[in-house]
Amino acid sequence: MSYPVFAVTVDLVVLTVREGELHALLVQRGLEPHLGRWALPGGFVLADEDLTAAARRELGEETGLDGPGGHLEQLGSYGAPDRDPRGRVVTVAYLALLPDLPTPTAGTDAAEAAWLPVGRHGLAFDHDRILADGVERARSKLEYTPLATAFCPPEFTIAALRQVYEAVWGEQLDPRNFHRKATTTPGFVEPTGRSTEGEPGRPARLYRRGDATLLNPPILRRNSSS
Amino acid sequence: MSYPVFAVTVDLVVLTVREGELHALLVQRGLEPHLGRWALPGGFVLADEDLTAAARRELGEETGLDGPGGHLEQLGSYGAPDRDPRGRVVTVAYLALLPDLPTPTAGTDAAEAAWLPVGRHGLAFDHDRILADGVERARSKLEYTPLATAFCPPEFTIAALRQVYEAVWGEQLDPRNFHRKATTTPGFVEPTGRSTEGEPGRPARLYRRGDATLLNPPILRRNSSS
DNA sequence: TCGATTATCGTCATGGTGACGAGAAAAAAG
DNA sequence: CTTTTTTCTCGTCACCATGACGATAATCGA
Repeated sequence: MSYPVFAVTVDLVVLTVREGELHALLVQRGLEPHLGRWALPGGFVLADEDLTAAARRELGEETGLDGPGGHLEQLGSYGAPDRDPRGRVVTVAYLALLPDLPTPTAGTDAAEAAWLPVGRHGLAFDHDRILADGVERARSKLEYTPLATAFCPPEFTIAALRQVYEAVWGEQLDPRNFHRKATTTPGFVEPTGRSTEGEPGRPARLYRRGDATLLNPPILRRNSSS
Repeated sequence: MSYPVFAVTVDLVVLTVREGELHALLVQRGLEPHLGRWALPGGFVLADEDLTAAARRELGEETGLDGPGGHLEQLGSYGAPDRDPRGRVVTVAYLALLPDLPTPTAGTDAAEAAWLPVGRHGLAFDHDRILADGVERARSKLEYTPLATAFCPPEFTIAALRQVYEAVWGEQLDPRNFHRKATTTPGFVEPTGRSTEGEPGRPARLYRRGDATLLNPPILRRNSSS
């Protein structure tokens, strides 16, 4: 039996929240094609490597670590025949959510890496589409899963968690109602007993992520009119 | 630059509701490897073919048509190095939801095709896992999207729609409360003006799918403890 | 000491939801 | 033809989650 031959890559949509805004990790390409243009970090899957392992490896190469507090899931695959001028390349995209580590990051076959606010970039290949899909996935998953905690360090305040929602959704939330929802939704967050110090205003209690994998009831945004 | 070489396939999780139970379309393999075992329908992606086009083509080959009323979406990709003894094969799985067409179906490189109730089959390759992922995706999407209508013919009753939920979730729903939810959730269903005839009991009004892509508010199941 | 700032708790009206009753409209049974 | 059965459709009611917002607590900076 004969069948067509493909190359398979993984591309990463790595998101974090910096200064109240959603940022994506992008690299400036150091090779043709699209030399010099911004693109999602990624690379070829090795000969004896699982897809998820390849994604984790690339994430490690680009960020230094995905440590605890992060999240990695498959986003989807993209395989239009003309998406890569080098030939038939199918890419499996992964979505990573990370706390705002002070990691400026540096790539291997990339000239430069940077956190850029999500918006209208002219990325290489079909990466604009992949990034948009990743952002939409993140927005949606914040409603039904405790994944917002993946953007936070191991211990965080309710206000920090709320600012994640506000940054990802681009929408203001009432601090008092959000506090009630976050603390009463079973398995979302657990108090650690500690509190913040040295910040302006009343000290806030610190929480860690709970053991729930699904939020019930969910935290719905107003205009989920997608 | 050198990189590993892959074959890429599409595999289909085709679901329908028959006699109040969720069924999957399976084929008996007519080729090695796993000759004679049940498997998901699928095949190789052609040299100049988009992934979605390949999925649609396979769906047409196996079912005769996916016509109106159906739904097709990408489910995910599976690429463990040892998942296919022939070599490095990455498969892109698609999820299809179809009304219960009286299509017994027949395959091309498959000995036989049949609708089997979802459950514990010993499918070929990693297809047990893919099928389970597809069923879970369907269960989840019924909550937040009007996708239950994809299991129904163009015109359907509220009771038929409710039976879809009951079959997919494996859970009984109160007919009166479900009727209220389905008819008041904006964009879910639209009355056609016609009614059923010849069925036992009071005639039921017929509806068609509305134009909403997301249900707001969602229809939540009780034990979403996944 | 005194605002400014932020966290946390409470109150209240509204609306969605589950649990159920009751009538409407047909087929099936007698 | 009348009665029973079946299923659809509309109402009612209590409860609870939620949005809007007031009030208090606890810290920092002036």
